[in-house]
This record gives sequence, C-alpha cells and structure tokens, in this order.
Amino acid sequence: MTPTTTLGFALLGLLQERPRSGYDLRKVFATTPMAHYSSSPGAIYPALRRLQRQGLISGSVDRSQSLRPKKTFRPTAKGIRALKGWLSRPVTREDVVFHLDELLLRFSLMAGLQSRAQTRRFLKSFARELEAYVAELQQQREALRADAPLHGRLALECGTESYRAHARWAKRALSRFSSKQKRQ
Amino acid sequence: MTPTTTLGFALLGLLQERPRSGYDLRKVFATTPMAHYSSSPGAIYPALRRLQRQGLISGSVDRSQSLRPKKTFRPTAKGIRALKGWLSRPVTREDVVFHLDELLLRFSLMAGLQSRAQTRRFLKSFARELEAYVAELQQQREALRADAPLHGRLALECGTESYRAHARWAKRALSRFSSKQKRQ
DNA sequence: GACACATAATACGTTTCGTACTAGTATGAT
DNA sequence: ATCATACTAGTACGAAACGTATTATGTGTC
Repeated sequence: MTPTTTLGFALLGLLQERPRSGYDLRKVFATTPMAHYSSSPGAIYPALRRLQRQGLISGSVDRSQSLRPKKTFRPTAKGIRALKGWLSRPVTREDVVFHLDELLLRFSLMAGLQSRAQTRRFLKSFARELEAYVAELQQQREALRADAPLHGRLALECGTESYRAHARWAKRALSRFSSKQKRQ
Repeated sequence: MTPTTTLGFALLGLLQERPRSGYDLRKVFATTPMAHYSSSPGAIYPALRRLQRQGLISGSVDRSQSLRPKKTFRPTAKGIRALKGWLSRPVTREDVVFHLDELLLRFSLMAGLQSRAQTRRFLKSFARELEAYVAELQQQREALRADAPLHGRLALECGTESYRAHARWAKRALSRFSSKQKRQ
C-alpha cells in the first residue's frame, strides 16, 4: 500500500529526514519552499493518521525535552519501501504535463534515498519528456491559424517557455550529478 | 457572489465566448491546452449547477439542431460582472507563488472582456511581482549554507528559473500589446 | 432492426481539506 | 505572584469537490 496523495509522500519524505511531530511538519509547510502544500491542521493530522493506518509511519511519544508530551512520527520499513517505490517511478508524459511540481518534490526527496545513478536516470528521463512535450507544444503553436486570438497564442508560448526552462534546468542538474565528480 | 473555484471562472470564461452545453465544455477541457482542469462529468455538471444556483449563468434548451434536446448555458449579466471582477483583480504575490496557472487562465480569458490598457496593466504587475519573487528566491539561495543538500539547492534553482522564464514572457507579451500597434 | 458510437447527463460515494475550537506550556511584563 | 501572550499540539465538524459507474437518447450504418 502507498500513500493516496502527494501530501502523503511529502510527509513520508520529511519524516525520513528526521522524526517530527504534526506541528513540526506544519511548520515546514508554512515556512519553506514546500509552502504550496497545505499546512492546515485539517490537512496534516488526518494525513498522518492515514499513513499510520496503512502502516507506513509509526508514532511515539517523547517526554525528554519538556513536560509537554510530543508525538513524533517516523517511517516504518514499509513506509521507506513505499517512498523509494514512488521516487523510482518512471517519469511519464502525464507527470510532466499535469504534475510538474510533484516531479520536483520527488527530486528533492531523493537526497538520502536514491543513488547518484538513480538520480541521473530520473533527470535524464525528465529532460527527455520535457523536450518531447516542448516539441509538441511548438507544433500546436505552428498549427494555430493566423487569425487565432493573440491572448491564446501568447498563453501557449508562456507554457512552452516554462517547460523549456525546466528542460534546461534538468540538463544542468544532470551535469552536477555527473559520475566523475563526487562533490560539488 | 462569485464562483468558489477556479473551475467556475474557467467555465464562465468559456461560456462568455459562446453558449455551450456541459458536454461541449467537457470536450474543451479534454482536448485543448486547458486540459489540466478536470473534464470528468462529476466535476463539470455540479460546477454548472453551482454557477446557476448563484445566478451567474442561465440554461436554455435548444432543439434546433436535432431532436435531442441540448441544454446550453450562457453567463448572465451578473456572471459577466463577476468574471470581469475576477479578471481585473490586482496581481498579488500570493497569486504568483501559489496560483501561477490561474493567472495565465486569467490572461487567456481577458481576450474579449478587457481593454488593451487593462491587459497591459495586468502584464505589468504580473512581471513586477514575478521579478520581486525571483529576487526573493535568489536571496534564499544565497542564504543557503554551503553544506546545504545539493538536491534542495537545485530544486530551488529550478523554481527560480521557471519564474524568471515567466517574467521574460510577461515582458515580451507586454510589448505585443503596446498601444502603438493596433494589430499583430 | 441491430449494432456501435457520440451525445448528455445523473447518482453515489469517497476523499480531502479548511475553519473553528480546545487546551496545555513557557515567558516576559506588571 | 499573576496576568497576558505566544507557542505547541491537536480534535471535531462539516462541506466541497471530484471520480467512477451508470443511464438514456439520438445517429449512422450494415
């Protein structure tokens, strides 16, 4: 069983870095670039319960720091497996078109869990799918009739440019993970 | 009263171009670059009912084309007002960070409804907010400690590049709407 | 007239999340 | 000493939004 939402994977990924409480997790979502995930308690706490019900995380109460008990969660072995499985999914066209953010989240969370080779594979297929999609968008643009509305044409160009920027990024990132250099 | 979801505004915008049935609308979402809105009946029809309940669109049955009655919707005067109000909202930082797609949708739907001057105002503030956010992201990047994980640093750069691409686009688009040239 | 296919929509259930609320703890001010 | 405030931590409730499955009608064609 795997998380049902992207939020679930995000939580799993954060908990893999270090055990945290629901409150800690809310703070991460409220204050870091991961901010576009909801930090409302109505999102986080139920999601944690779902993960726990599925046996992907386990909770334990910590009293060492203060009188106030703090319930921290950490992924189970099963949770780590689920997370790794998600991280190594192939990059599909659909992902690129509809879930670009999710792909970037996946990349971020690969840090401790995937080998350099796996990261490279990810970036390569990411770049490939992006370039293919950019080509498709360009064809769509050329297929537009001359009388097509200016607004629509420009909006299409905006999308194209954005995907192009991502493709460039992926290739640059790939060079940073070249097997030659171990650091930097 | 205004639509509660972006989907509502998208529907309102499409209906403003020409009256359509729920089925027509689903086809638009299934076959055009607006594809990342759901085209499932469970999304469209309830949304249309919501709009109707709020008095933003009105439905009428058309039998001219075939025996099969076809229920088409069109925006009411109130609906047009709501749409125009949405289109002319100021571009906030929050929009840029969390609802970039929505801003592009807004731009696309301005075609028939906003003056050239209004479009220019939109693009100007869009570019301004984007550039401000890019500057912020760059500061965040510089603030990263040297030992920050490579994955995180790169993911941040990806975001920065994407917003930068949008900013460039906005400025190019602005030049296409310069008040000098009336066409092209 | 029977079959497939396009059109058009309903019904139902589930998931997910936002808001409002509760409550204990540490801390600085008065 | 106590009061207000901010921080930590979470529960409860409800409603919105959507996906899947299903229904039903019209149209062309073999």
